[in-house]
Amino acid sequence: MAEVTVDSKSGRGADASPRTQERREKILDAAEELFATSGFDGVTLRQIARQAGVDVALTSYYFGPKLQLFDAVLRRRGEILNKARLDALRSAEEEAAPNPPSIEKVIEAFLRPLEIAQESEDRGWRNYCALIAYVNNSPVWGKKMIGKHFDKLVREFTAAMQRCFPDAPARDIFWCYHNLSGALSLTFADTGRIDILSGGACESHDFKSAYDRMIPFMAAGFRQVCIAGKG
Amino acid sequence: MAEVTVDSKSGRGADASPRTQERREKILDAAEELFATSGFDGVTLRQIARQAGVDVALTSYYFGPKLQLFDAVLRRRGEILNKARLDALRSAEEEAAPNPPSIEKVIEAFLRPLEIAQESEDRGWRNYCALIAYVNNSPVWGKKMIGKHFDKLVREFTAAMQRCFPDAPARDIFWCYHNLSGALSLTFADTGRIDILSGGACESHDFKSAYDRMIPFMAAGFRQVCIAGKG
DNA sequence: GATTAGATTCAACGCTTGTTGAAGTGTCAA
DNA sequence: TTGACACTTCAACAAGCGTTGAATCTAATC
Repeated sequence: MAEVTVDSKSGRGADASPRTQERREKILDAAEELFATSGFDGVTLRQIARQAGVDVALTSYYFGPKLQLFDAVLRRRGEILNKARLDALRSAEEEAAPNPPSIEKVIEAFLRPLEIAQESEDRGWRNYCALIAYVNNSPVWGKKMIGKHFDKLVREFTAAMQRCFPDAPARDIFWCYHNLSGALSLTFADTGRIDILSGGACESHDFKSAYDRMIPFMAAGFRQVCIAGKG
Repeated sequence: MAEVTVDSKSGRGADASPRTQERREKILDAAEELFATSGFDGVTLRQIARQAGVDVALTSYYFGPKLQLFDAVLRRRGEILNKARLDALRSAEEEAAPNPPSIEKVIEAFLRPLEIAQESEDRGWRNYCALIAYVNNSPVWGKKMIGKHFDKLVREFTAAMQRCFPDAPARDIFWCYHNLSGALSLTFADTGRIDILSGGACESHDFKSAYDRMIPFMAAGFRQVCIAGKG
């Protein structure tokens, strides 16, 4: 598979008239939603163009090959989100200085910016998160794309987690982060399965309820493994 | 999308000569691996047939349309796995009777049969689990296929978890199960990302290490949320 | 008002897709 | 040996794919 090295402002029409930029965004919105639903290979450029209300050829004209459009979708909100999460982490650390913040605060910095985005009126954030969930669990896309867009941020967070438990082996920190990441990813997916399993007691798009429980849940898990040891 | 109502023994060649049955299995093996890597739409029947060493037309002859082949792949090992997990749960419950087993024992019954399968010499189980991970986080496949093949088993386990915490609201039980399910799913995916993030300290196919930590981690999370309450 | 560059449309390209019907091959029963 | 039947191959189908080059339109500059 080809490398993707372009940035989100690449391709034509990136700094053109408002009308053009609006169409670019419409294409990204449509691609975001459709990719989230059906994955990279389950969507055609013609579907995306139809939903965006533009000609097929325009998708290639703006973004180049399909893979670069996919990359542009991931990057658009990824940059915003990573910045918000990093700011939240910095705030938590400043507040607790010179001590490290509690693991709850670190996890909260990881999750709450998502809640704000997902609960907003803009449906796009939910589509984006669902796409991340899909891609994250794919061997090919997960390794290639998620790493590219998120590794830098994740390293900041795992380093902060290590500072919460300075005596814990790195192995334990990373497996604990892995648990957090997996649970979060399934929440993103918003599959509606918990609604069915729980007979309506839970709703998969009720992100606040999910995160309210996820924070103490994961914090307790971290402490169990990173302080008491895995046995 | 069309309904799939056939069972795994449907289609032609299901109870024919050993040579024919062997070819059926080869097709399922190839489909399993390729679907796990690239998803339903990212794989063509011609790729599957080539990897299985058979003619394309045979895939349709044996299994019918592509979607039914996909279903047959999910069902083949799903039935075996569900039985092993249910047996493990029953054993844990009998051992603890008349009390409910500890939450650790319930989680262990949920996880250990997977470890045995994944650590076996048969690569097929790892492919199958990676496929489940991929499908589980897809809005369309997750709802349709995972529910069909796993809901019955999951209801047994969530009921057992509820018996561990009889005073906890069902909402809390299901959100905790959700966390377990998500973390497990990411482990299945075996993306190799934890290897990179941890600089080699962890290996994503080291399922035993993952489960050894996941059990105490998740048990502590359950207790925090289901006893202490989400605050 | 002419010129020019970018935005947009249209039509087509070569190629691949899932599926199928007809033809061919093997195998066991009568 | 013949017949029947399931298995296997082959070739083809219509439909759709991503992408592109030429033509057309739009709008700002000279």
